[in-house]
Amino acid sequence: MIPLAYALLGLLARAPASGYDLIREMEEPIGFFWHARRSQIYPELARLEEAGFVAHTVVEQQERPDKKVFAITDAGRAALAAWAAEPMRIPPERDEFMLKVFSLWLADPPSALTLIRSYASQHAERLARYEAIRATMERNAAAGELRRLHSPRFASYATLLRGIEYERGYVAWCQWLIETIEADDSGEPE
Amino acid sequence: MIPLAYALLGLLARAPASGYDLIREMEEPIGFFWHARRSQIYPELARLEEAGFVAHTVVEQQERPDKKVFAITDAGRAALAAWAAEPMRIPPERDEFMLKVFSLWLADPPSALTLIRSYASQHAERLARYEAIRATMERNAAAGELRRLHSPRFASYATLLRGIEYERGYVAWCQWLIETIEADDSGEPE
DNA sequence: TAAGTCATGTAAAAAGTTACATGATTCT
DNA sequence: AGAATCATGTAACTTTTTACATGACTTA
Repeated sequence: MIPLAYALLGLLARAPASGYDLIREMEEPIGFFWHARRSQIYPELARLEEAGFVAHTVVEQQERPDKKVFAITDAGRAALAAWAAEPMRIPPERDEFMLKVFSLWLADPPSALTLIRSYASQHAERLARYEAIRATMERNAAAGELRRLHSPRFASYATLLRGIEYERGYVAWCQWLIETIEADDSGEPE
Repeated sequence: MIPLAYALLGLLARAPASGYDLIREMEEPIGFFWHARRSQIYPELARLEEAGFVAHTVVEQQERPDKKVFAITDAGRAALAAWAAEPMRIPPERDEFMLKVFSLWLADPPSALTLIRSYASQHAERLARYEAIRATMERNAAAGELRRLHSPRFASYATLLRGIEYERGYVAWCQWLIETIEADDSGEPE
């Protein structure tokens, strides 16, 4: 099974949902660390159902299209729990921005600065968004809930803290890069 | 063109190389932020040649198989420089470990700790490796070289510093997670 | 003698993205 | 009147991974 399958199971382990719901949850909160389009989600849900890890019931609605609400099965929950605890190797890193930086010595300083500033501001925006979510979570959490492994909210909170760390680090590094390039008074290439 | 194409151009902009050389350079240093197998590299090189961004000459060798040495063309260098400075949106994040953490509330504390400790030690190992490379780079660099945008070594150094930040952040977060789970004296799920 | 390095590829399968396809209701 | 939301999918294409394929020389 591909990671997407476990992403979907991870959401359904918290609450039943339709494909449409899952697509939105795939943007937030799963989108902070995984991504999929609906053209991948619908077939994957069908595969999970065939494997017996989820089951759906059709919910008829007035004034809205009918929907299929999926729920995780015991087998699905067991498969998810087993996968979650299974140790893993670090997968290959992929950061297209680093690829740009690797060849940025070919660019002139103003273009390089524009690139980096634009990227830094996107990361700063994300950081602000994550911090806001964090504040909300901390406000709404029951006492100790965000410190207990068996709580799904703790799990979400943990991933959010990692996201905050990540964005902070990225922004700080961009800042360093910008300052270094601004301080560079040597000529341009060629 | 896919990012891999620019990864290859980025390497060839520094020095001509054979496909085989590029495969090794794809592990280090590009491997720190991009990844590809040889089955993707050879065809991509052919595509770059067809597009006129690289050109090869066959170098005959005694006691070793002949090799094709690729060099970047002016058109290739121009395409690379343009791409490198082009602003980009943050691409979708993908972190399978976070996906596990998201569902880790289903696991028992000992299994969860084993998972996290294993992952943390892998990141700590990488951090140590990066720090070692950093020390070597700083020792071998000419004065100011690592602070000048137009130097390819500066570009490599910048990506390395980001890698160090990243690994440090990951290790620190793992540590926090481990401590939090160890401090959790509430019961197990179910 | 077995494993590792140098050297270059192809084929098939899986995963992921983009584009196509439809239609009612609700909000601006 | 037009855009957004609810709701579910398929088709075609691109990207990436895994497996197949070969062969000489060097090091342990």
